[in-house]
Amino acid sequence: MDDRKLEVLRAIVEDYVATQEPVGSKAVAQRHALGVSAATVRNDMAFLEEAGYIHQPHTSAGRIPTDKGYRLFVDRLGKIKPLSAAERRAVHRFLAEAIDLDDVVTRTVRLLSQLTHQVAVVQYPSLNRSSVRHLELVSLTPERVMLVMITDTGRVEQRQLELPADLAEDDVLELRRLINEQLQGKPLADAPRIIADLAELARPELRPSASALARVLLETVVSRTEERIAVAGAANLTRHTAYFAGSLRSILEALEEEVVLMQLLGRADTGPLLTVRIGDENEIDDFRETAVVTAGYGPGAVVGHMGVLGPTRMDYPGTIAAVRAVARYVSEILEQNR
Amino acid sequence: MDDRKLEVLRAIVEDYVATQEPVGSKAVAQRHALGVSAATVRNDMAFLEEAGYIHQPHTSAGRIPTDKGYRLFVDRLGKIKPLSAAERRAVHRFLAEAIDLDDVVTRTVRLLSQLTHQVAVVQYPSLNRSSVRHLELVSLTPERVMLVMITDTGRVEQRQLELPADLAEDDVLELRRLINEQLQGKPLADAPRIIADLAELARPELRPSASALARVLLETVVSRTEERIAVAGAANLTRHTAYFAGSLRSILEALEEEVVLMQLLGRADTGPLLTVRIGDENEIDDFRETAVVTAGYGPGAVVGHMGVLGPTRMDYPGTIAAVRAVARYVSEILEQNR
DNA sequence: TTTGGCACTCCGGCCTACAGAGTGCCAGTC
DNA sequence: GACTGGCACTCTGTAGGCCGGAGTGCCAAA
Repeated sequence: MDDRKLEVLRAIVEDYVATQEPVGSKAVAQRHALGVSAATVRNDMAFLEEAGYIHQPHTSAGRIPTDKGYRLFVDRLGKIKPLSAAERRAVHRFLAEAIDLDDVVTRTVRLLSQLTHQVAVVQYPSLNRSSVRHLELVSLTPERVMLVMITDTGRVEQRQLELPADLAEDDVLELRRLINEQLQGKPLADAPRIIADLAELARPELRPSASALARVLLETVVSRTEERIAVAGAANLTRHTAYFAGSLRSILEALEEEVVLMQLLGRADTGPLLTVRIGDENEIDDFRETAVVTAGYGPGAVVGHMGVLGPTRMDYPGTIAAVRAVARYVSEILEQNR
Repeated sequence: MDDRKLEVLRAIVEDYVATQEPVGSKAVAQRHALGVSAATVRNDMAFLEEAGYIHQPHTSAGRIPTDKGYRLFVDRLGKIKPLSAAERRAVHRFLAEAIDLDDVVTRTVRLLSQLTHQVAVVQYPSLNRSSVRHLELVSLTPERVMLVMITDTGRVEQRQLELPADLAEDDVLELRRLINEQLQGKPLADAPRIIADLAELARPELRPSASALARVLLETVVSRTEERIAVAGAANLTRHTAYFAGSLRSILEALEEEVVLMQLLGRADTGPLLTVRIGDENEIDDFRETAVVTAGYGPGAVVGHMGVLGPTRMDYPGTIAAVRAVARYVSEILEQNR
C-alpha cells in the first residue's frame, strides 16, 4: 500500500469526521493537495475498499471509513494534536481547586466531557488497588460504632455496626489500635487474609466485638468492591443523533450499569497506557457504532481508569490528547495528596 | 360544568396517556360507557376546548389534553391507584437491604425509575436541615488531620487539612472534645454561628489550630451546602421520543445541573406533601412539556425531596402512588437509623 | 501510471393523489 | 331542551412517480 493511498484514507477519515457525510473522490482531490486528479483518487478508493478500510453505503455515494479504516488511522496516521496552552492551564487550575477525592472525580469527568464534547466516564480509585492509610473507630453509643476506612487515594468508606457487647472507651481505642497495627499500609487486596486472623489477636473479652468488627470490615473491603463510576455529558450523545438514533436508548441504559461501564473502561489491566477501542472491538452489541478512548491513572501504579465514548466517527487525535492530558494531571494530583 | 363533561375529560386524558395519540369522539363514546353517542361527546368536547382543557393539533384530528386539562385531572379526577401488595413488598425489601445512606439514596432512585418508567431524581438529605451527630478528628501525620462529620441522617462529610502547628495526640483529642461539645446535636443551620466562636474557647496554644479547623468546618458546612442529587432512568426519556425530540438534549443537560434539579425538586419548602407540577407550571423553558411529581421525605421533619419527571402525558395516578409510597418507606428507614 | 470523458446507478426532494380519521353543523327525534 | 344520525368538509400521512445531483466504474488516450 503506497503512501498516497494512506493519504487518501486520512483525507476520507478527516473529512468524514468533520462533515458527517460520505466523502467523494472529487472532494478529496480538491481539498487535500494530493497533486492527482479525482480519477486517480477513485482508483485508490477502489483499492482501499477492496482492502476493507472504507465502504460505500450505496452505489452512487461517497465513501465512509470502516472500523478497520479508523483503526489504521489511529495507529499510523493520526498526528497528535496537543491541547493548547490555555486549555492545559484551565485543566490544571480546575483540577487543583478540588477539595477532596469525590471532588477530583466529579471535576475530572466534567472536564473530559467538556474538552471532548463526548460522554466521559471516570472510575473512582479502585479499592482493590489501593491500600489502607488509616482506620478509625468512632463510638456513637456504647453498643454502636462507626468504622471509617481511608485509603491512600483518599477514598473514604464508612459503615456502622452494632456490637455484641457494650464497650468502654478504652476498649474501642484498643480495637482501633489493633486494626490499624494490622492493616495500615497494607494493600486492600491482602486485607481479607489479614482480617481473617484479626479476632484472635484481641484480648479474650474483646473477641466477640473484634469478630463483629472483622466481619463488617471484610464486607467493606470485599462486597464494596463494586466499583463506583462517574458519568458526565450524556447530553452529547444527542449531537450524533443520526448515528445513535437506534441505540441511544440502550447506550443511556448502559451508562447506568456499572458492569458494562467497567467492561468498557478497561477489563484488562492495561496499565497507564492509552487504549482506543473502535466499534466491534468493544464486543458489546450496543456499542457497535461507538469508540472508546481510555487511560489508566493513579499515583505511580494505576488505581483506576477514565475515558470518553462517542461515535466511531470522532476526532481521534483531539480526544486522545485530551484523555491523556487529563489522566496525567489527575495522577499528579493524587501523587501530591498521597 | 356537568359530570359527563368531566367524564369525557377523564376519558381523553386516560386514552391519550395510554395511546399517545389524539383521541376522537367516537373512541370516547365507544370505549368508555358514557351512554351517549359520539355526536354528544363532540358537543362536550367543543365545550372543553372552549374552556381550555383540551386542544386540537389540527382541524381533523382528535383532542389532546392541555396543561390545564391535566391539572384538573390530577386535582379532581385521578383515582388513586395504590401499589400492589407485591410491589410494596419488593420496595420494602429492596430498601431494607441498604447498608448506608449512599446506598439508600442509590436504591431509592433506581426503584423510583423502575416503578414509574420515568426519570427519577433524589436529593441527598440536605445538610441545612440535618444536625450534627458526631465529629471526628483523625491525625494522619503530625501536621495533617482528617475531619469527619456525621449527621443524624447518616450523611458523612470528610475533609483533610494542614494544621499551622504540629499537634500531639492529646491536643487532637482535646480539639475533638471541644468541637463535639459545641456542635453535637446542633442543627447545621446554627453551626456557622457556633463555629465562629470556636477558636476562642480553646487553650491559647491551640488557638491557631482551632481556627484552621473552624475555617474548614465552616467550609464543610456552608460551601458544601451545594446539594447532592442522584438521577436514574435517563434512558426512559427515549420512550417518549416523539414529544421530547426537540428538548431531549436540553433535558439531559439539565439532569446534570444541580441548580436546575433543585429548582424542579422543590424550591419552596413544600413539606412532606406530594406536589405535581405540569408543563408551564415548571417555569423552566426546557420543561414546557414535562411534568414533575415530587415529595419530601425525612425522619419526622423533611430533610430532602425526591421525585420523578416525564412527559406531561404520564400516568399520574400510578406515578403519584409510587412516589408517595417510596417517600414514606425511605422516611421510615431514616427514622429507624436515627 | 495517470487522466478526461462518459454512461450508469442510486438517493433524496418534490409533487400529486388518495384513503382515513375526525370534525362541525343541521335537521330530526324523544 | 337535550340528544342523535347524517353529511359535507378539512386535514394528515403515505404511496407512487418524477427529476436533478452526486458519485461511481470503466475505457481509451496521454
